[in-house]
Amino acid sequence: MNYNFLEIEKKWQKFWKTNKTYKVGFSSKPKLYVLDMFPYPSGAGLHVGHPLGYIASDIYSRFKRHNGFNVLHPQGYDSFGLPAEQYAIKTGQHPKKTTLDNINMYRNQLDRIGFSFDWSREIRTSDPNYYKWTQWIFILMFNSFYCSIDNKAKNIENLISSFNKEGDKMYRDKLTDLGYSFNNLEWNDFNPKKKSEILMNFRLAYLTDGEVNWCEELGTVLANDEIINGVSERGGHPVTKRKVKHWCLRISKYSERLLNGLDKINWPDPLKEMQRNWIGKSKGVSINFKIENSNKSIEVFTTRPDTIFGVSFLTIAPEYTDISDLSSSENKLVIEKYLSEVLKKSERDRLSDVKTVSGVFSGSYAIHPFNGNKVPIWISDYVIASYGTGAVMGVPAGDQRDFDFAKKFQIDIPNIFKNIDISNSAFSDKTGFKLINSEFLDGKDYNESIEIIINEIENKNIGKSKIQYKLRDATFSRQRYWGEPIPIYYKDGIPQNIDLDNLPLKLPEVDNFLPTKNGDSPLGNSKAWAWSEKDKKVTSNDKINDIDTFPIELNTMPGWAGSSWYFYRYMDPTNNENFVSEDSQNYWSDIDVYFGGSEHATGHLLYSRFYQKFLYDLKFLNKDEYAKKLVNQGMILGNSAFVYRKSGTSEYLSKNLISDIKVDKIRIDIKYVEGEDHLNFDLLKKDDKDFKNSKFILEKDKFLCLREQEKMSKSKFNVVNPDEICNQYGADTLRMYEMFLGPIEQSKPWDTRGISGVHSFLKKFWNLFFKEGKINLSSEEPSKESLKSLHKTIKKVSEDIEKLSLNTCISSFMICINELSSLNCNNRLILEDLLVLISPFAPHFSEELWSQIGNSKSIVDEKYPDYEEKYLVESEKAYPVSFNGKTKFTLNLSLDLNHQEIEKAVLSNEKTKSILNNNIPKKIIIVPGKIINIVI
RNA sequence: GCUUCGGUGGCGAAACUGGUAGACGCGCUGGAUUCAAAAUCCAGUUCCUUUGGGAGUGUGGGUUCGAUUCCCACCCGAAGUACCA
Repeated sequence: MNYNFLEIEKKWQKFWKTNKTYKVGFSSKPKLYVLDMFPYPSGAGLHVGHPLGYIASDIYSRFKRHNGFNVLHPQGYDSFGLPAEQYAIKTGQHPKKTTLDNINMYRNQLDRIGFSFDWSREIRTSDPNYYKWTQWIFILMFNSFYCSIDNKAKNIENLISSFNKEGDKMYRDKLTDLGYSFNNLEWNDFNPKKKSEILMNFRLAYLTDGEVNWCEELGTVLANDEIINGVSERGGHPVTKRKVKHWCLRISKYSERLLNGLDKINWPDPLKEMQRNWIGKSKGVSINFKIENSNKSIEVFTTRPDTIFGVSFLTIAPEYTDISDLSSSENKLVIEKYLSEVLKKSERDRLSDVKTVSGVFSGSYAIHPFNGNKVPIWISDYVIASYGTGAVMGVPAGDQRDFDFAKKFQIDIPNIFKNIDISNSAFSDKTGFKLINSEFLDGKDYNESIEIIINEIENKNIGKSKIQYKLRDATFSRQRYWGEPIPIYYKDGIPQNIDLDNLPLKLPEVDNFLPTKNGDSPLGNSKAWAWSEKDKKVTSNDKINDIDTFPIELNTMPGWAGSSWYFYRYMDPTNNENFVSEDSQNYWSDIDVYFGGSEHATGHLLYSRFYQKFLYDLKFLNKDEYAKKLVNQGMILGNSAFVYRKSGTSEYLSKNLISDIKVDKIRIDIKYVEGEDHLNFDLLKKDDKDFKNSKFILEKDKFLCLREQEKMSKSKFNVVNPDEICNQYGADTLRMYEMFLGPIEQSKPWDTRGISGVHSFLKKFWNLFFKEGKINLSSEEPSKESLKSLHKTIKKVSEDIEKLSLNTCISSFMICINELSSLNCNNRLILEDLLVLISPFAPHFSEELWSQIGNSKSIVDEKYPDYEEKYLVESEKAYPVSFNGKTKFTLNLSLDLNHQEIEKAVLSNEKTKSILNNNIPKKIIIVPGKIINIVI
């Protein structure tokens, strides 16, 4: 019988579906939660890169199930998002419909690969029964503040009652900075609007003013990555800044805990490092500089207070609030010109143009707090308003940016480092210097001076130690249609949340998915988007004039709102009373292994940790990290650059022939001699620098370019569809081949040529069971060799799956089957164990043979075989005999021999004698069971 | 610039805590089978070589009886981040 994978795979996929083989529930077995990052169902469908992580997690899940675990292995869809909406704008189709179509397509593709997902737990973030809870969490955040005393989130009622009882006492510093000061009586007298305004500074989900990128032509707000060189990526239209009220999440309050939590989770170090950098903790000092002839001062933040005597200027950001107070009248015009130039530039421009030093003198001076010098105050865009205090002290001797700035504007560069030349560049090391020209710090190094100066600053009461984080609060509003509505309405301008009982607040129907003419989000196009307080439901807009009907927030939530907590919903996907029941949470607890790409390091993987900690603070969750272990699978790269031969000519065309989308035609003049498999690229036109230094290899009708291997994506025309592979070789071959490509976390190129090796391995395995088309197994006692081969494989595979070294598992299987083939092994006991062993990798294949050899139950719950040491014991070892570390020959010796006996045996060997050539060895190193090394 | 991860045959890659470098697969070469092809099977395949050997894991040093593995310096590539004071 032939290995008819198409038939077999269809049969077992159907079997699993009808028998609900992969449905899990509570059980007395130990639980294991294995999760993949859920996909965004795009119109392009899956390519062979997508399932890489899913296959690995599936193998791991099935392996653990064989080992007696109750494995939760769910899947769902991150189905809100921009592409669906853009497609809707283009074609007029409702995103709901296109999303559903895409989900169905994805499901078909996924089903063909034979995953053990429990689809009864499927979730979709765009489903109102799901996003009800996404909205619910937002409301919790809106009604919470971060208590700096207990260092955790609490209900805002606690803060209100503190204001009621003792006024601003609890947060006096913060409130004073914000310009508020009140006692309890005054608080009670404040009108609701003022109260709301004050509380807004504490809520974890809060409304604030901020700039967004607005593209008039497209009538939409654009994200930073949709703008290139100050114009829109699509169409090249100008983009301006617009101040808009929007929602933010106060994630910055969790900076320290997000940082510390990394130490207790088993996530890849590079990814943790990325999160640490992103959070960007730095310890420093804030220092006040008095402004000359003014009672105001400028507060700067520095991590190098030891260099304070090197200050020769201060710089403030162009957005600095008190800028007009500082501008002297004669400088006003120049300053205004500079500011308008800078503020006109897009943020992207400002950030990308790092090399140009620009700035303008404000006309004012500050007083150095220690030596009393007059220090000019400059304005420059190299200072960022939103970091630190928006002002820095310029120490040209110790900071390269300050140095460049001082050089350009001919500001003093006082040297404060003994015997260090700073004529060409600043000296920014923290070691290897002693201070000079620094009064009481003279002769001190970094560690000594930093301690002294911080004390001094705090004693003089001109500043204090401060910890600064780069992590900013997360903007939460999106001027989009296809996202979760923000469950807020505005009563006399005061934001009110919709009651939890009245969720979900469903996305309204609109007749146009574009933003409205005045720049409001597409929800503004809805005719029924008002909240009736009396009826507690959404109602028609024309009722807004009624006394108890109010406008609803028009923005929607960002993509990561739904994905920040989804892993809990799988535990209890249909619960209508709770986002997850206590029982479910207690049983499934947290994710044991989470598979996904590292591109989410500072997005999803950070936001979800923040959500976790927030829900933990409010005691809705009982852990403060949600995933014990994270595995980043690498990308599968495609060959992007093809050169196609134009039939009948010696002309070659690149890329564009693969797609109907017009790409710039690159015509390459090359010399190609019939019969050669390489192209000579010396003859390339000089402007084809894309293909310079490339090597091309002929494959079928196209040349593969060996230089350009990049991420698979539809826009690069380099996708390989898994369906094609399933049709040609079967899902089991696809699964094994993807694992065989290399280590899971590594990026690797896709090369279809290699797939035949894995496929013929499966055929070879299959053939062991048959003789003349019929199952033919022997029930005799297995031979010693076959048992050894089997148990060697059991040991290696079990260990390697646990380490997720799946590529080496496939190698071991191949070695084993090669050995059994040459032994002509058809022993039932051996082959049965092997079927179970390989079933996580090739589930259809094993189910089929398992049933053909007479088993009636599915193989998925069979106990994974244990290896027995006794079959692996060796009596002899082929010792490598080296001379000065170079192996010359091997020598078979019994493992029973002791040190002296080995030495004797080696020295009496003829080969040893001839290599020694009568020299006496200086030393003989013998590691029993390993090596023999003779030093001459 | 900074942070992190990599660099091993023609290619994807193995090598456990330092102990026979290149397992396994692809590709290639030769052979068997076949009218022929596919499929399958067998042998070979790091490089150089005067067939004795010699060199070899990005480069240069170091530690060691012994280094792909540990240490130092450098080169190259990928990813992330970037006037973060």
